[in-house]
Amino acid sequence: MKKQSVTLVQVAAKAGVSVMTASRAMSGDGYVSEDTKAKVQAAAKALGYAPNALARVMKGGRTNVIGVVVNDLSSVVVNAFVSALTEEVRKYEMDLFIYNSVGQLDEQTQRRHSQLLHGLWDGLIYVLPRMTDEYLEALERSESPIVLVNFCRRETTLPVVQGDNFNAARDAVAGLISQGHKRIAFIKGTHWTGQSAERERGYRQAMADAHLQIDDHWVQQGTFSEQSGQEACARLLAHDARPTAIFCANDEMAIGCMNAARELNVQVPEELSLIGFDDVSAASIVRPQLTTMRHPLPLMAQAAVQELMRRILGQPGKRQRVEFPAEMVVRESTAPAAGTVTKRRTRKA
Amino acid sequence: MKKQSVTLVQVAAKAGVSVMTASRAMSGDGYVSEDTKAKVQAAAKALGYAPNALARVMKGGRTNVIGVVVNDLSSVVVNAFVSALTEEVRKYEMDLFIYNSVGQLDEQTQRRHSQLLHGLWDGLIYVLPRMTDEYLEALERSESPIVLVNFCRRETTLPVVQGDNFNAARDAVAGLISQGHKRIAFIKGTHWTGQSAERERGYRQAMADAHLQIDDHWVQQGTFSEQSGQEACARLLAHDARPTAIFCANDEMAIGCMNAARELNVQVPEELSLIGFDDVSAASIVRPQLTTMRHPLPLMAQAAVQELMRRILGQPGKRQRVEFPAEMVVRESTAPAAGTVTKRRTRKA
DNA sequence: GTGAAAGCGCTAACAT
DNA sequence: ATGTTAGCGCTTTCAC
Repeated sequence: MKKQSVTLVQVAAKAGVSVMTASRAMSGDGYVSEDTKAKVQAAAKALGYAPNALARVMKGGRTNVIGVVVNDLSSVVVNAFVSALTEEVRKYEMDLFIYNSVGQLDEQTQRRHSQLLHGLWDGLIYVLPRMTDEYLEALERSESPIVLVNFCRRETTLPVVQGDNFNAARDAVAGLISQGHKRIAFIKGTHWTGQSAERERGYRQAMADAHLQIDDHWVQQGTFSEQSGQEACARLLAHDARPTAIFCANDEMAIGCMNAARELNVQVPEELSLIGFDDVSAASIVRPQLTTMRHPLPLMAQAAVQELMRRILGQPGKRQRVEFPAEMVVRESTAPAAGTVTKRRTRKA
Repeated sequence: MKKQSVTLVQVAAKAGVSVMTASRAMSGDGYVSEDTKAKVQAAAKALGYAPNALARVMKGGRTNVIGVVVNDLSSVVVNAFVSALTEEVRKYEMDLFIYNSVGQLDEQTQRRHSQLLHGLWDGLIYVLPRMTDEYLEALERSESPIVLVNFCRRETTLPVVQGDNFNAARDAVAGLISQGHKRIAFIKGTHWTGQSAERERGYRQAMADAHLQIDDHWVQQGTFSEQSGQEACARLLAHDARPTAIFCANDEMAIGCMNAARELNVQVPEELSLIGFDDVSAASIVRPQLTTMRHPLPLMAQAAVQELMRRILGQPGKRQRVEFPAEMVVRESTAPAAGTVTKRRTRKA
């Protein structure tokens, strides 16, 4: 920082009072006569004075700034969540700064981010963090207010707000099963955040609940990208015994599946039902519109900020882990399995 | 800031040296014997010492952090640009923090953001800023390194990096005209950032260049949203003399046009050509895939960071305003006007 | 090579 | 109601 142009000292000098009086006049607390207060504020305005937040912080004050660390800002879900956070922090008169870590948080980044832990922020929210165990331990040791969002890789003493991926996935697949599907495939994403694993667990549970065997090749590895979904789907459709439905660990991969289906002249949803996850905006743009699972991002943002503010204000934390149920958004990419007579149809007939 | 747990003083004590020696050992400059250096660093590691960036800054150091202020992070273009910036700043070993201003920057926000100008950041990038004149003037007076991106509302002494909206729009419309279109409509976006106005200027120029009259109702007001594009298109298609092509101020509105066309059973591109602007990811997801104009975001990010770093390092600024030409991305939503015999077709026939 | 002192801008705690 | 003192954690300056 180059020397600050205009400081409290100068304001005080111009107003003809001590620095302390000026400080009191500006911050508003402590006893100052209305007279001097006005005088000081006039001087401040004339000089174009702006308080130095750093100095204030060094004395133990708050910055009224919350930091949020995300591992991939270009992800539509993350972006939507950050928007929800931005709105939410305003209710507490706080500001939000976003840091895009782009990948794994390790010791090296931690070194560079020491400032993240000390002073610049009143509190920190980690969204879908991918971090080494050392990093997490450092966070746990730190006394700064911290909230983790959608962190499910291992247990931690830090407060966690998350969407319930397991039950959402189970519901999605159970929905397909109730529409007569028996040959249901799953396309995984990368394992980094643990989200995909939870969704796979839900898939397997639903299949087990219905006493359906899972063929080895029904579980395909993807990378959360549209391209990877397209390739995985092509592999699935190449087999003799094609699945009649695919549950994808996210929407992008499901959209990739649509592309693959179109290329192979497989009709969606008549011949192939598709369910994605996340309800990104593209899900309602593609045709047929994509059926998908949606986390209640605004509620989750609210919970995360609430919990963080409690810690910032020194109030006791409430719950260690809160989990929110997802909502199923039924659109056009799912239909009863071909040749299936559902109850509704029976009634009609 | 609660008192920092472990400071240089403690490290120095543990290593049995003075604070100053410890400081030198950690930062690496100044003369320190290898011996003491190792001793100090060992002590630092053992204690889990992390330097306090704030204190360092207060003494005149750099934070190695660049701030970027955007007015709408949920915008796909802004998001893509921020990603490009994130990558770019890494080349300079800097970190990037993002602030989502969500709307107009005025005096009130300025008050709260004094910290933006002093100390926390080595430099600031404003992307597509919407700000009052007072705010801009404060920025111009400030001595902090600042770069504006895509700011075209009025002249300024600050360095500006921008995409050439005018020529891009002219090229887009000229392209339609060369395909035989004569009845070409334009859907504007909101006027806030001045982008839409530039694109409209390019549209009008191209029409004038080709001596084509613009019907009053061909220029429709939208809000950059898909919904608004759909409505505007419905209005355009309701007229007797329908346009054969629509140039939209952004992709979302063009996608809205597709929806309107589908509802009214108008074939795209056979009966209606569509061009958007920005090349957002949805542009290649919709069918038919959208023809659009693309700003060279990575190049622009590079230029912005370069210029900012020059100022941070105290080197002379290079150019005051740099403008980058856009690229036309031809996909499936444009075709020769119905009944037009283009040269290529003539040759075929 | 290493250390002591001063001070960045601000405010909490104590005087007056 | 106002002023004085001290100190947050660090680095620059100058002394040893």
